[in-house]
Amino acid sequence: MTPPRTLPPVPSPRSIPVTIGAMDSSSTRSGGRTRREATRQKLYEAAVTLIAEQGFSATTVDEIAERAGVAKGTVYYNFASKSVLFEELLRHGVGLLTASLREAAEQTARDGGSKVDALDAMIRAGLGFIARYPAFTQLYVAELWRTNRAWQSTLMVVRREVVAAIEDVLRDGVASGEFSDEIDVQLTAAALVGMVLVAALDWQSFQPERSLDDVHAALSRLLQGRVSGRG
Amino acid sequence: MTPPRTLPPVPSPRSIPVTIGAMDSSSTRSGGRTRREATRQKLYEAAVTLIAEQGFSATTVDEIAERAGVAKGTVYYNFASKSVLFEELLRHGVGLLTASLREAAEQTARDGGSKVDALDAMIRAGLGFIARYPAFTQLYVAELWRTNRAWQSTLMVVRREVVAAIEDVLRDGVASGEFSDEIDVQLTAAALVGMVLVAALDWQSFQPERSLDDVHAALSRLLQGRVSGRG
DNA sequence: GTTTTTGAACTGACTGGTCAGTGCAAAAAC
DNA sequence: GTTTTTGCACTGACCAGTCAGTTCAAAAAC
Repeated sequence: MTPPRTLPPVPSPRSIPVTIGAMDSSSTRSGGRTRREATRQKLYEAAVTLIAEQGFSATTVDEIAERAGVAKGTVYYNFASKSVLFEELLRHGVGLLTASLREAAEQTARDGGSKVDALDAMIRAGLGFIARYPAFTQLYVAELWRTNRAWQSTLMVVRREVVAAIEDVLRDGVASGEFSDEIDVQLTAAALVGMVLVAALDWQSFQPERSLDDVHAALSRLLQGRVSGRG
Repeated sequence: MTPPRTLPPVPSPRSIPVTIGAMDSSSTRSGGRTRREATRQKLYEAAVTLIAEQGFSATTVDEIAERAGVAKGTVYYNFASKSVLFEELLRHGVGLLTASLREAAEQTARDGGSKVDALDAMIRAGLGFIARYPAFTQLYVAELWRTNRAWQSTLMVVRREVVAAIEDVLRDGVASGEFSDEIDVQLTAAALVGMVLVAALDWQSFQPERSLDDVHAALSRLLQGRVSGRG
């Protein structure tokens, strides 16, 4: 098991602003980042690994504060509640993932690659993301199909973002005739997500010594139907 | 969302016996099933849906008892603890899944089908299982990659059972020359599990009106690389 | 340039509530 | 008459969220 890396700070705070205490506190800054931002970052880092390991309910706010090296009160000074901390963490992480996927697809398009190439590039980007932030990925998978939870709507939004990035490429491919028009875009996109997700988590958990290239090659082969047939 | 169906009783209690109060209570039976077994069954059914919805920690023993229509004391008369109830539930469910997968593979072999046919049959069996027991599947996915939990070892055992069933078919296929000997058996098996898992959960959650055949066809197409190319 | 004030950020003890697990006598089931 | 279930009161640990008070760097006052 690799030491779980955590999510990096984000340049522009967050896409969907959430009112927490004073907005736009461009107050005390040093080195371009406010003290608050640094603290929130530490809390994200602590929370993501703890929740990935134990789940949301089993993780206490005291634990998060302790791992972040901060007093409990600070958690509540920075986030309205435990759930809000978690929701912002989700948005933060998924934002990074979708950006990475779309960037991969666009780069391929710029290079004049086919849609299969784009899909392949997105698989690689997905694997890269999971390798960098395994804890976040774990947490995301674990919460994705839960129902009756406070952050249900956040999850839906965030899920659509990821799946839509893949669906767009599939649809373009069908439109251009590169893909069969008999494929089921939504279901295929979900299946691809699952393929990468589970393979990557298996990789990280059980054979972390293998290289990204290696794992990517195995999935490419599966995607392109080069499984049957002579070696 | 379909009303979540629950796991059926199992003929032979459990593969790995766990000491809970009196062992081997073949005592009072009627119609081949003891009263205790019926109660345990009700508790499994209540627990599986609640834990799938809310997670293990967020689900209280009082809730489980209430939904099962049973007194709290009865839970502890039948299971040593909340975790033990959960672990037995896991073993119970995964036992059914692996049996179903292996049965599908064997049936194909008996009919003289190829290894691709066997894989295809297993995908169908997997989809069928998930459609029947969506709550169990949710719960399984949510817990599978967690670390530092009491039932960690149970999960590992149970994971291997499922993946091994698929790996066996892949290995046989490579040995007989039907599959390329360049495929990565372990990683491909994980990817297949992920493909079916995520596609099926997407199906159940967002387009439950579709038929199993329909979903199966979409995944078959993906598996056999019939995605690119003309319709 | 020294003193005073301000306020954002942080602290940690405390509170009110929740929940796993216990104990047990009486009832029901078999 | 033995096994299983019930109902319910109880305990002790744990935990989300609160709040009165502290810190300190920068701004204001002089």
